[in-house]
Amino acid sequence: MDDKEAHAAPGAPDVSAKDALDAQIGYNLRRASTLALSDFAVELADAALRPVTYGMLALIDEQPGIRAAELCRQLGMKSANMAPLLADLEERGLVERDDHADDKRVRVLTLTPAARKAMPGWRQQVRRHEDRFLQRLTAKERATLLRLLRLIWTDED
Amino acid sequence: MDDKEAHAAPGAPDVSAKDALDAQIGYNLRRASTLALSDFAVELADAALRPVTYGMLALIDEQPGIRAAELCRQLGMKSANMAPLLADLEERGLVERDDHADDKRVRVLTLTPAARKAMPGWRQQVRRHEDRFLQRLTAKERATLLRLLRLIWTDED
DNA sequence: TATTGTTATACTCTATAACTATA
DNA sequence: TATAGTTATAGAGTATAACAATA
Repeated sequence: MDDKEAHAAPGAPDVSAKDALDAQIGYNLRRASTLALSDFAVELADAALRPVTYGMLALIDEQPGIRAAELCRQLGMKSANMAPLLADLEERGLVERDDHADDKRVRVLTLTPAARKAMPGWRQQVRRHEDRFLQRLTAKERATLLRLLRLIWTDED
Repeated sequence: MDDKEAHAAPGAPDVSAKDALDAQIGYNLRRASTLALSDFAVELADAALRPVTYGMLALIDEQPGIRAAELCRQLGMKSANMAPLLADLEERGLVERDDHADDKRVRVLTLTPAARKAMPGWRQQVRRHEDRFLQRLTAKERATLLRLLRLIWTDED
């Protein structure tokens, strides 16, 4: 006998091991994500970048000239939440919002030269952050984890 | 040539595949966790339970008589954030906060009979929710994911 | 009519500080 | 002094509704 019920607290109901809170993947996803989030905030504190704003910069860097609506789509954000963040990044001299040539509704996004110059350093900091909170996982386990997480939230594969 | 740079957008900088946003585990953790969170909210909408409040109820159910401070510790919450949630659950007739026999500072937590009766149904709803957002993962993959997530945020193992 | 982007607003979750009561 | 619990408050992140400009 080595299952949950054998070690249950006195007075605890018969909760099958599968139904226990710490056996739920959603719960463990949330705990792991929260830890990663706070570690990210510490590592990128000097750059004043949060996961969301870093994600915006990284994608604009990877796809210069991307439209705001497309950035929202790729990041799973609402444009209502994106707008003030973009305004802030523009104020900080990191992002440029230009008018689209053909469609006057569209805002086209690029990094400023300053942001382009800083980006490699920030990517390195993120690499350090990932190596830290994933230190107990081997390279192979990290690849597996990446694949499984993508199976959860993306439509591809 | 099948790596990131071969398919890079025109004008995009040389971002190694490892540094791309969608190769970051932290980013994918956040996306997967957000999806699970919103799916949870839909499934448990009728019970008016969110992941945090469900977690509190589940642990009190599994460890009747647990102290509030211990519940905070196990869930990684601040007592300042726990207090109003416990007050709300008590108001809704789901949780009882009793004085500890020896230590007058301590509040001892149990589920009300109503909550104990409802709990199996809620656990079943959570099981449905997990089966839904994890539908593309096999049982073996789910077990692997659980193990890897625990490696990230727990000290055990 | 539909799309792009913006503002205003509300809710959840987390964080810190200050406080009371008790050990 | 330290711990348990509470209140107040602020900051992220996400959600909806309403709107203007353009397609």
